[in-house]
Amino acid sequence: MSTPLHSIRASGSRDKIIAAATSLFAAHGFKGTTTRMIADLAQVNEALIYRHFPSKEGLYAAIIEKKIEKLAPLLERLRRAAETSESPQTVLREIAREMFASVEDDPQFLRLFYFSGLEGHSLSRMFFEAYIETFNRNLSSYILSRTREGVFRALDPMLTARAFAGIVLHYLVVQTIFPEAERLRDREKAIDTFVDIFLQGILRRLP
Amino acid sequence: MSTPLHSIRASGSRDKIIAAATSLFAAHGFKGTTTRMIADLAQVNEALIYRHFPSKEGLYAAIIEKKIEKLAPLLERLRRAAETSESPQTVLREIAREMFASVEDDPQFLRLFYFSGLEGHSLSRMFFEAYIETFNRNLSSYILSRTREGVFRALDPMLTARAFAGIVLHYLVVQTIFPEAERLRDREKAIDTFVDIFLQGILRRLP
DNA sequence: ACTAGATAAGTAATCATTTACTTTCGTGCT
DNA sequence: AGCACGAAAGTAAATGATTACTTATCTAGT
Repeated sequence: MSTPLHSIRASGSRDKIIAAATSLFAAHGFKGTTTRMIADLAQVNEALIYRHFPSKEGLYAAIIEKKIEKLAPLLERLRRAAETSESPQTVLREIAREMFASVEDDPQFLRLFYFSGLEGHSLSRMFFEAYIETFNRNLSSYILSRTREGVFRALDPMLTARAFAGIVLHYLVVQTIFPEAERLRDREKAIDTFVDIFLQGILRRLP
Repeated sequence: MSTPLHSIRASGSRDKIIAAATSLFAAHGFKGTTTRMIADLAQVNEALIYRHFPSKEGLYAAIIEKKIEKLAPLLERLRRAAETSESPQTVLREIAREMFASVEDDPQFLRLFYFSGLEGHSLSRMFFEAYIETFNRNLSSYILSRTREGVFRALDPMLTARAFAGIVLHYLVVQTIFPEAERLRDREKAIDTFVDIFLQGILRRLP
């Protein structure tokens, strides 16, 4: 259990390659990144990439799969937030905060995600399913149960979930992809406003 | 006045190159498109690209500038929609419909837009300013005037505009970039639901 | 001494771009 | 009207640089 899976000897070079390649693929995409760039940044010989990975594609796939695996804790936190007995405002704020935080402590993620979709990589389907679809499914199931309790108005739960995801994600995506976009001064204010608009939009009015 | 601006002789090849390059850049990005691919699709000699454009970069820039110019009518329609005396519901529905329609009759646009941002092209700044920023500015000015009239609640107009843009755009972006995303069956229903949620979210409640 | 880690020095293919050349065609002169 | 001329349209073939990837060799730990 204490020995690594892939090699007996501790090399470290594999991790250096993955780290370098991840930031380069995130910055310039698959086509925009060369194996030479990866080797230079990782400070290893270019041929060493092919000792650890079958090809540039294989390295890219390993990185995306790793990112998909790393999504699990975030989605688990989002799921738990939706299961508490807290008020919808608290739940939605917590979900929005988690989304902001996850983008902030891994800015590469969204760029890798959108690059993989645009460049049409075969793993982008899994990437999409594990991120957007799972998020929407969880949120729409939360919305549906609150709707059945009469807390929310009767609206299409999937469209409603997409609306909330859109408000928060589009904001984060624009900030990640277009550095010229006006940075927000007050993160909490943005979260409060977004949750406020959405919640007032779906809350059932008392007669 | 009857003579074309760029060349006396009718060539047609320039337009064929632009058309081919536009769909290729939209499909595979700048780095993912080769001059050979462009020449093959346009059915012209590869060297002819360099008779009409200074470089691959120059061709790409010409295409983005053209797309930016073509944005004007859309933004003008959006501006006019916001100036009518119609109800906010009608105005917001019209804006959402225009956004859906513009993406539907030019699916290349959003892909070019996001690719330019991700690949960090120098013109993406202008692209972003002409599209997202202008849209948000117009919408937030509409929201501000309705807020002053007491129709909308007192919320940050720019954040509110971004929320609406996010709901509609994120939906369109996901559908454009991830073909595996579930296509919507009823466009009008989606628009109505989005506008409904947003409008109820920002409308001032009567006491 | 064996084996995995690492590398220098390649490989053929492909990249954007250029060169040197031919063809096409509008325009001004006779 | 005819014709020479120059410029633009178009092309085949080559340019050097860069691409992903390989091979042959060396090094270090057990």
